[in-house]
Amino acid sequence: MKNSDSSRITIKDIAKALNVSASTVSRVLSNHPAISESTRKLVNDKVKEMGFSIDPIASSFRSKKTKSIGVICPRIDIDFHSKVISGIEDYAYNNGYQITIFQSQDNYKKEKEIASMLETSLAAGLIICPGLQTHKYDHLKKFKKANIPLVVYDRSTDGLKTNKVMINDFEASFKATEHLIKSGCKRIGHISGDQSVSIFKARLQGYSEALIQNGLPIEEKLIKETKNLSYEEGLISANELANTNERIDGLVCANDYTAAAAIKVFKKFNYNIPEEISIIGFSNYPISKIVDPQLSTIDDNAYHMGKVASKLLIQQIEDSDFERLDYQEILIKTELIIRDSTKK
Amino acid sequence: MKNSDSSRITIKDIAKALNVSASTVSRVLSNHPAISESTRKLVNDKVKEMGFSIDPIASSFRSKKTKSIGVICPRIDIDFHSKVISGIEDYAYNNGYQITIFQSQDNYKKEKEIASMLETSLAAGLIICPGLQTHKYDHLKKFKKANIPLVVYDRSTDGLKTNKVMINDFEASFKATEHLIKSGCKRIGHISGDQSVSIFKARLQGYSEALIQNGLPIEEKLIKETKNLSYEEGLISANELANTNERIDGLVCANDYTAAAAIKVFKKFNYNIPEEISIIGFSNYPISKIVDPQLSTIDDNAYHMGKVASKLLIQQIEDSDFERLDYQEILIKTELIIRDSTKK
DNA sequence: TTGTATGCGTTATCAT
DNA sequence: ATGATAACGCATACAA
Repeated sequence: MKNSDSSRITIKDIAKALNVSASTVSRVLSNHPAISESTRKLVNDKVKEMGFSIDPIASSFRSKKTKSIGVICPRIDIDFHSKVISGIEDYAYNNGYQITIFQSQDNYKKEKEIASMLETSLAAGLIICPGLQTHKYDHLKKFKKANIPLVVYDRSTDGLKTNKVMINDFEASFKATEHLIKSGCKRIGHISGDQSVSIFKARLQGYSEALIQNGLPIEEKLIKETKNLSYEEGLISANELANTNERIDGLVCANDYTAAAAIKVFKKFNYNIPEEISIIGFSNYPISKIVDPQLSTIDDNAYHMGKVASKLLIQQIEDSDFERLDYQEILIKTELIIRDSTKK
Repeated sequence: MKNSDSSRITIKDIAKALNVSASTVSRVLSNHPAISESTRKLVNDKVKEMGFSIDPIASSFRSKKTKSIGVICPRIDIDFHSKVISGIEDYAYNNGYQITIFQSQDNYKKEKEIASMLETSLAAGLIICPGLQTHKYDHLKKFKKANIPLVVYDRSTDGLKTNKVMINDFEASFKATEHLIKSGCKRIGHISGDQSVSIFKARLQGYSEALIQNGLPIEEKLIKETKNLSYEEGLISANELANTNERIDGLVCANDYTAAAAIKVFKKFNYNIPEEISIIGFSNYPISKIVDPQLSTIDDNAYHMGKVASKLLIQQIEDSDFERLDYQEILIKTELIIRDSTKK
């Protein structure tokens, strides 16, 4: 059961129909300047008439160039990553590129495997958020050697000199903490994430620095580190904080899940929010508008981060070779969102 | 500034190094049966030694087959879609396929554009969730003509005979409603989604049918249709329901956002949940565990849905041609998750 | 079991 | 401004 008409229309067919050479048709299709307006129109019309479209595989094969961007992230179904990828895709699509997505599951071995595959062919460039287990970057350095543009997003990669797009976590956390201080909080706790991860370390530092610059003491017992910043861990940490001798009147959380948990706990302890305690989250997840009171938070501009990463990568793909020797580190601005869980 | 060593190792290089023909090497690489164990080992060793890897573009070009699956969804950064895609990617990766993702933004024109691109080349198959504006399916029918496997997920596509993977929305909603009835609810409302969308219609029908089968009357005024099932619309609808003369004692919501809104509203009206009113959502979003009381809901198994869609598509890609003439409709089982917002 | 020969559709080089 | 020709790396039909 063959399909008899599987014959694809090719450049040659167009050429034959017009009595011109295949090269001429090819030149028209790739907007070569040395083509007269008349033949250009002739060819374009015939292309439409015959419903021709170029075979991108053949084109890539011959030119050794693709329009495909590889994206590696730990998981797609994490709110943050899905937003970043959305931004990457939007920008890429509007500039004629496609994105091929892989999930490393935070598995170093798998990440290397995917990277190696992408490097040996296929990709015009790579955008990657390295996994939590990733502390060596040889698999990424290979891209530089192979002259394939590379952009890292979100996670810092110490020792790897490459393009990076990140949130300014320090500044964002500083901003959040200062917001509490300015509204009158004197004793502010922090629920932090895994301190072996750079972005969570930066958030703790931003919190600390804001206290210091405003003449407030840093009390270790008010800083609760969690492993995954989960809602459940948030409940535990908040409970501990609610049970300290001196009451706290402010709480900076490293994400919205732990902040939502803190709201629940402090309400149970009969604190009025925000009158008696201000609570602020981080990320601006959907839940932040649904908890009661609505959660003040930091918007991480994940979508925009994706757009910027995509733009940076495509610039490098399309620039001349030697430009790639340089790299940029771009910090994405975050936004303080004030709702009802903090005093104005 | 050229890279001097841009010469890629090819099959010919391997062949030359071993004094065998390129076809032999090619056969080893594609696991052709008619190859002796000895040469197979010889070639494989040399391949490793020289660090050769096949050029997938050249291979695709020659064989007219790719390992690339196109995925079109309205947006990646919607919880449901990101989970489905996660499932698609996992299964595809484990079976040697890659996924290339596009966002239609629920824009019919853009959807057609992407589909047409995918159809003229590139894709071994397509997995798509058609946009809300999509009511004609010519762009998808072309895939059948071109003999490219196609799987539709989530949204029903009346009149298009193709592979579909969907939730059994009717049954899920029926199940949710019956759960309320069995726990003693007598007067149950419904907050529904856009009734021009098949899945939301099915959820309303499941609710209605459960009432009928249990001898309860259907009261139109207890059914509130929303456009987007947003939290804000949920607040409005729940307010209206709380203000009806006779109190309701159960509420089936077509998603978790409106259910979360309903919890907030009925708490404000001093209803005890679940003693005085049982509220159940749909989708098992992260918020459902965070609202107070925790929300009973329906888990839509989005990740699993993606896996099944991926599996179905890859089966069709790899099956012989004529198998493709058939199509399947697969209903994914949903799960009733009982938490604290409904009576046991 | 292995080798030889050919061509996929396009683009790049060189010539005109 | 256009044409002729070769070549990209691989898979496959056919021959041996």
